[in-house]
Amino acid sequence: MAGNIAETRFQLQKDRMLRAAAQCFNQKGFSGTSLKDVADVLGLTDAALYYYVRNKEELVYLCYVRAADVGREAMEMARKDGCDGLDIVIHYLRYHIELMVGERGPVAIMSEIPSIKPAHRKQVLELSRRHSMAFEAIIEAGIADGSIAPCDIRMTGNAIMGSINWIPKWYHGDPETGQQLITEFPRILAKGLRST
Amino acid sequence: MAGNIAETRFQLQKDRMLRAAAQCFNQKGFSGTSLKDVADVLGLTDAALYYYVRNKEELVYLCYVRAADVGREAMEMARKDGCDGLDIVIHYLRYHIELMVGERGPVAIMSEIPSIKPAHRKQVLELSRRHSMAFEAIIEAGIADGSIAPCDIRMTGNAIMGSINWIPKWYHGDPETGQQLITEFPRILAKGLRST
DNA sequence: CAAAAATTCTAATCCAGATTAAAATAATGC
DNA sequence: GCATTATTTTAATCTGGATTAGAATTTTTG
Repeated sequence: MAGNIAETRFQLQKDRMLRAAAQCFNQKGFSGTSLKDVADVLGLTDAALYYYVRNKEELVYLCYVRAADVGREAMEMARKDGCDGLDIVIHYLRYHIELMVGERGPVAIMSEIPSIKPAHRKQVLELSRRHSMAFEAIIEAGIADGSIAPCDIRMTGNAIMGSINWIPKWYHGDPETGQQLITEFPRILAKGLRST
Repeated sequence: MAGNIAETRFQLQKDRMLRAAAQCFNQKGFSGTSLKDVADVLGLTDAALYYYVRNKEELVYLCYVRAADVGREAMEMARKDGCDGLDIVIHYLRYHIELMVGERGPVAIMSEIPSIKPAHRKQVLELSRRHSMAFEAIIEAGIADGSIAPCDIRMTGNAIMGSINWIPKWYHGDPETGQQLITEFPRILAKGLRST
């Protein structure tokens, strides 16, 4: 079937595009990046992007869905690997950062959620909300099993997710820094949680 | 002198404008907010804003300078009040959050630095760099005086500043949440630093 | 290789929203 | 109250970059 190969090729190119877009958005801001900027990274013409997305709004929307996917995947992996609550948090942080820094990156910062259209916004916010809740549930479990010290769960979740979400703002691909991120961030953030 | 009163009035109105702009930018994103949006908050016409700033670029630039000022002020106050390194960090966090949440807020997230013009960008980045360095110096001092456990200073600084910088993304003025922020955030973030 | 499908390009259009000019209104000082 | 200055508005322009239509090219299939 032509469809099969074509779809693979299409999907691969589309994913390349989303990563290029994420890179541009993170570095130049949303308004600061034209479709031409994204196209230039790919060696294409701006008009060519319309073969993959309906418009710029959809491009951002897909970047955000992709960012949410990465977070969710990291959390799922962590849930399998970790033993107690704190351990799951540490694994999650490590996986999430590894994905962002590695092959799956760059991941878009969700800076422009309000400027995507209502239906899309609702969907992205829902993904985001679920992720926050899942994270808070892990913290709660950690408190219950004694690995995490009692704390304000919501604020703690916000503090940690803030650190993570801000990474793409200052990390721009330097491998050495990437390595430090992977080893240090989970350690630093987990230390604030530990019960003993 | 007319100039004196006029300048006061002018400055007050200009500051109101910058806070309105920060609010819009944080909530609707930079590209998502038109000058009309900002003007609406103030009960003015979009064209009236040009009496205070040359253009939209300058508006963002001034918002960022203002955000940097708030951070710097908080740090200066903390330096006076704190005794050891950890104590200064805790005070700094508290002051900075208090200012953001209170009368001085809202403070703009620096999401669009790359889209301001080179001279302005250079200046804002310099302010931002200095602030980071000052913060890292405090951490270093804290390690030296034994109040903070040895750690990767740069990554630790990035982690904490990320949490702080992300706050305007999810905090939109609810007083109760604001109070939790002030009491919990410094506690949570400092716990990860403490030596004992 | 030829036909069909997929992908990209060229060359316009199109438009929201920034910007400007000049007039209107409000505040201030004498 | 009148003249001057400060502030805001109305009513246009102006423009960069998104979007579109259709042609050209490349890839796939049989």
